[in-house]
Amino acid sequence: MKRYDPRAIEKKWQKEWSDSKIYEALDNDAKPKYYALSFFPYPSGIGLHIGHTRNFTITDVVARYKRMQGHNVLQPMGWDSFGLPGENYAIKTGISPQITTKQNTDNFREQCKKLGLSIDWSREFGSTDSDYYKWTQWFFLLLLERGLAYQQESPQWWCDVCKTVLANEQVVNGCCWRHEDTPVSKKVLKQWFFKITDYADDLVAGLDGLDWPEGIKLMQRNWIGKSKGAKLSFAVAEKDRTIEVFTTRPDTLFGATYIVLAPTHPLVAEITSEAQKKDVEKYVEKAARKNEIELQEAAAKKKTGVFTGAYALNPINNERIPIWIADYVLMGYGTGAIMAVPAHDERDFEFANQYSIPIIEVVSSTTPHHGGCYSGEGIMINSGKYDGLSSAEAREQIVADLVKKKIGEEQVNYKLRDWLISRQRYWGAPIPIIHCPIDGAVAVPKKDLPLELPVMDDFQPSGDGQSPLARAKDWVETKCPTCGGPARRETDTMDGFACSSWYFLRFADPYNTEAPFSKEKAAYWLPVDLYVGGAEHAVMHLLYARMWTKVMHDAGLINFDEPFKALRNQGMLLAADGQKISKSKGNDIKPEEIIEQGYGADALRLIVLFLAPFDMSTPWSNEGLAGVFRFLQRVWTLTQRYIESENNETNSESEGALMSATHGAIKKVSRDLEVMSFNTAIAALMQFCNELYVVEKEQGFKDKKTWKFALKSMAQLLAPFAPHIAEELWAELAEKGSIHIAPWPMHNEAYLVKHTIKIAIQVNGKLRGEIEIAADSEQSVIEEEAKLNKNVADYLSSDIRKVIYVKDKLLNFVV
RNA sequence: GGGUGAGUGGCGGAAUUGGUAUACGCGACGGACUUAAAAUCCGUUGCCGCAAGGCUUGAGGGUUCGAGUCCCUCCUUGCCCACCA
Repeated sequence: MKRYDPRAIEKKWQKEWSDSKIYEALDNDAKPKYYALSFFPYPSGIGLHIGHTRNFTITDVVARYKRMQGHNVLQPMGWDSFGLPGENYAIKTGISPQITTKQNTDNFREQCKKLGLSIDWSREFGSTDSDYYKWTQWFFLLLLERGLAYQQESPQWWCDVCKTVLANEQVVNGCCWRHEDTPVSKKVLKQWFFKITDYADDLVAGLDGLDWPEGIKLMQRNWIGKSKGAKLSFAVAEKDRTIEVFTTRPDTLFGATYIVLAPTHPLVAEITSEAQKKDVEKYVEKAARKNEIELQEAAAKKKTGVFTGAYALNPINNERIPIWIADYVLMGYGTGAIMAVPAHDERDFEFANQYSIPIIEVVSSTTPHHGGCYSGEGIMINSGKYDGLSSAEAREQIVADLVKKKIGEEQVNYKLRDWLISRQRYWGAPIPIIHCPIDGAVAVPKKDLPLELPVMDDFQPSGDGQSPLARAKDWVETKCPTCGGPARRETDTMDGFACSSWYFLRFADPYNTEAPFSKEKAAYWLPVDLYVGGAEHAVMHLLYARMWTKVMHDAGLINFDEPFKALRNQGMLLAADGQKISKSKGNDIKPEEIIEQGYGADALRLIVLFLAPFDMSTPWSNEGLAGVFRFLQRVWTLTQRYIESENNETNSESEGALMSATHGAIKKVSRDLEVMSFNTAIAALMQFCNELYVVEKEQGFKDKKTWKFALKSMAQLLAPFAPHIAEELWAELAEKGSIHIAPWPMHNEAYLVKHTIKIAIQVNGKLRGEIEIAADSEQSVIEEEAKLNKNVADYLSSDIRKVIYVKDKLLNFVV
């Protein structure tokens, strides 16, 4: 008998699938399309990790199931290959990112192939291919044309030792990642931004129709942070200046007892009195030196601030109120200034107590609250003519009155900031802009795209805040497309999130040289039907990709405005000890090693799905791996024994058991696949296998025809999960063609009808017995039968008040 | 501090959505095969009890004929965000 040897069969079928191109998707197929996609992986030097395995396997199982159900399935793969790790590696080793990227993607591709994924490899590309980033640059120009790209000065983290800007993740505990005792500072640089804030409303509204986890939708809503309120003007006393504040609670205006400006607010210097000047300057300087971490910590500690010596006039009653500065107000949110209402805002309350500022209550509540500050709704008091109104009514009237006097307006505010895409880095798509002393920032003509990244041999930072590209003299020095005069290229490159904001569209038409994609092919394949990946990209990537999609829609390039119909996040796979997997702890699980050890890809795929529901975090288990391998081996052995058994076509008693086990499994596995309940689907297959062993033990392989149907079905149901063994068994059972394009089996309810059923007997809801009785028996018959049960009868001493019967399930006597 | 999941055997986890709690796998124990071991196969395995039987889904309360599932209070824990005016 042949032994189950995954090493031999997996290699064989992977080659066969590749040769026969069965996973290559046709762009013009009458079958309904299904586009299944995993998150764009970054091809790191370490290779595929277990998280990728879980991610890709989930997508693949659905893709395979849909394909067998008769869909035209597209499951592509590509590489998000620009980025910091490649550049950092180049800085350390001098090996160019072009070389390491090639090695890493080759490695990733080989490792993916070893997992037996049903990917259409003919569509593969990397974001670092100039055929691809040509169109990323093209989209930059599209955004520029549509007024959605602009330049602005913006502070960046800076390391004085490296003489370079740092990304957020290179700032560790407020210091440089390479110089752990060098505090980072901020350096102001001119940067490119995409105006994602123009789409803030659309991005909120679009979430409603999406089949995404509610948690992710909520995170996006919070990130965009839409809040309705009012912008109010406070005149500065004795100065011809006004301070604009944003508030969501204009109803509490009578309770505003001071104003707070962010330390970096532009009016600070101007309004500060001579007497306070020294203190204010000291505070501003100290605040500027605080890095983000300290600011976060400050939230937990005492609030600090300083009085400017200036006063503002409350627009509603002309009260003079002091103007303070404090770092609990951020320049980046709203107008960088607030009206402080200590009676009804916790932070203001804390601050007012700290500095003995008056507190005026203006909203009374009937519900008791502790701590002295109430931020809920209530009835207005101490508010002049608004007294007695509800806070909601007062909110509207006060704003309406101030609008009339032109010192206020209704305003929607967003937490969302525009998207900074400039990176002072080498390893990214160059921004297609030429700076001309006469014409300013001029777009590179579209016919000149791609603007290729020049090959360099030194990737050290320049030391002046510019990208290493600034040293590529021949590349930088160019002519202005408008006036023809000497000009310099933009040396910043684009954020990697730009590359991953449209790649899902390129898979629809990866070889197009005339356009990023054809409208027809995009219309056929998109939107993505199922998008699977980790929750760590919940906000940024998904928000950026949605914004680009909306821009493309507005530009008439596509006929939909949401890219991902359904989104699913896989849970984290933890180490066997329940800890997070990390290289430094040495508790990582290497997928390739598991395959090579002899367990094979099929067992690996099964265990990552079987451990827990796909969206749950769960620890890895080597014993579990051995368990699923044992299961595959049992299926294999049983099929081999069937093949080698004597030919016996006669009907036997085994038929009924085989048929009900088979149809039951088809029903259960199909239903579980519909809702992505992979762990229970695999459990059902194991149970099916166990049932077949029982039949074999009792009857042998009598009735080979029915046995063949059972084993064939087993292979088919197994196919999405363990594609190699399924294909091999299919061939061994002399079935023609690939199992992966054979139609998915259908169950027949007739085989699942039971002649006798077991009914639970309860007394007062407690289980007291069980009876077996002919199906469809009358309730009265069941009742009589139940009363004969001795244990039940013991509990039925008193009068039966009520009987509840759940058909075919249970009978409950209430006494 | 805010948001959001999750607490079920020795372990990972099931439970048709209010109807027989603990499917499936692991581990453990017993048996068969073997000179022996591994592998394989066959049993047993929530807890207490010799048994009949009783008890059991983080804790406590409630609704219901009936609650792992619904409601209230609390405890533990994972993840995400964090002075958002």
